[in-house]
Amino acid sequence: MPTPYNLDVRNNCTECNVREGRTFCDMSDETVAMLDTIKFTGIYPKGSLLFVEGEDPRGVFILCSGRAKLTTSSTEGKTLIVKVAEPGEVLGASATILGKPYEVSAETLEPSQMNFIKRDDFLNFLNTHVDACMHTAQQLSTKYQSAQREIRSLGLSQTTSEKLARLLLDWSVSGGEETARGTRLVVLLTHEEIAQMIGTTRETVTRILSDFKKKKIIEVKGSNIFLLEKKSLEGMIST
Amino acid sequence: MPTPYNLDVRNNCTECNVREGRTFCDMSDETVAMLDTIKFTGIYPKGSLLFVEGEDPRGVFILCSGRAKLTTSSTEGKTLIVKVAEPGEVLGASATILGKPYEVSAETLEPSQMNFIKRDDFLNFLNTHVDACMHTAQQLSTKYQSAQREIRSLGLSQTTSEKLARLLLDWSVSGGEETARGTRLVVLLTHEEIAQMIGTTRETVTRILSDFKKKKIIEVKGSNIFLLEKKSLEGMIST
DNA sequence: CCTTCCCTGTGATGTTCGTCACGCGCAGTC
DNA sequence: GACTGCGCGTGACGAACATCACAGGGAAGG
Repeated sequence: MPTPYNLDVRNNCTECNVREGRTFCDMSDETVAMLDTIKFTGIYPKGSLLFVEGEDPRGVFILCSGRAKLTTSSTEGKTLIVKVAEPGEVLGASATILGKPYEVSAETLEPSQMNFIKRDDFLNFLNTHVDACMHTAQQLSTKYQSAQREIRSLGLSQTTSEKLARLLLDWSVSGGEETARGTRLVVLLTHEEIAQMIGTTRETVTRILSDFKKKKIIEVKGSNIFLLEKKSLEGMIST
Repeated sequence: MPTPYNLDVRNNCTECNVREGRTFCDMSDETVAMLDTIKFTGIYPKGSLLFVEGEDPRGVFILCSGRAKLTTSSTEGKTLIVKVAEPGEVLGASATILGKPYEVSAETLEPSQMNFIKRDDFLNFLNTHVDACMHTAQQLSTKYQSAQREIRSLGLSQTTSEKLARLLLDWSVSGGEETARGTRLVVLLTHEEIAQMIGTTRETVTRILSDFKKKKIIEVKGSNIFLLEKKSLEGMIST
């Protein structure tokens, strides 16, 4: 059956077969059954704004498939991409739990399936199902650790090259594919967006990437980046 | 009764009267009773290392009184102070929950009382007491939000003056005292440590503070800083 | 096929800030 | 009192990077 955006839609968490290994979703049958009664499944096109920084929390979004970027912006219009969320992540949990405004904005980068849970339902769910609460705590822990990594990268890097090298290596760990040419990364972000991930400008990203290419550290083919000399990249970062 | 370091020691959580308002500690009587059976109370002098970045998690520390700095360091010896923890905070929770290495180091800035809970006990505690689990989730949410603020400050600030202005305003919110002269801050950190909080050097901090003094925005008296012109500081930051 | 728009590449220029260097003042300590 | 260590203040210099400006290329769409 054809579905919008060619997504493999799962309307039912109980019957969902990709739950295993996903921190949040991998819970007991009874808890999943409860989850099914309070969640609203939706398909969102690319570029959908799920929530905006500063908004009062309506609830959480569970990313079933697709990807979403979490951003924070200054009044001057400068934007920082805090993280690119992958399937299995719960978005907006901290704000929802605390009842404080969302601390970031979330926007889909691809057509994505999300489960939305209203705030009251979510809090009640956590209070009545210890395993859901534990899994949420794990999700939050992971998010906190990833935020710490970001802080390290922003605060301890001496140069922008170092930040970019760090980013490439991060990507090679999370989504790299080993080939004969070196690790292959599929980068669907523009230089502008990469710049926003490491707190610099578009031009600087272009220049550093050119520099890496000149030094035969990387090779760019369309939206693929091949890491030819991972050692060189590792040598550029401190820890 | 005189106690070491002039600390008001509380050996017993059940009878502790400062629990109210502390996200984690403010829990039901039964849960507190359980907490009392698994926790180890200790007094730590200034400069104690509770845990070190990269170490495997032994368990969590609940900060009863005193303050502790959370830091992360690069191999080059550069250090970044991620946060100064206040009483009521739980330290090391994310690493303990995930079973991954501590992502920061924790060191007391003053003589402090801490409750330590071993990892297994803590996990079991959370799994059997929903309210403890919820409170942990809240703690993690707060930490995540504060990490986000740090990321914003590091990534979106255009200049170092902006970061320093932001830091001063943050302090004025959390621990400022209003006086006729302006908001009074008691700063027990050296310029070096302030530099480590905003990812810059000692000299730059000295220079910017001198600059602020020259512009009559602040006044320094010993370890007190008076914010004379909070408006000017607010004008320097973007959001 | 031509136009438009967005992304990438690159040069010129100026500012900010890190680095090195040194002096000063103020506690402890012997 | 002299010595020592540590935190603060400040000058000089250079490197890294933001900013501005413009040109080329590829994709989409009429």
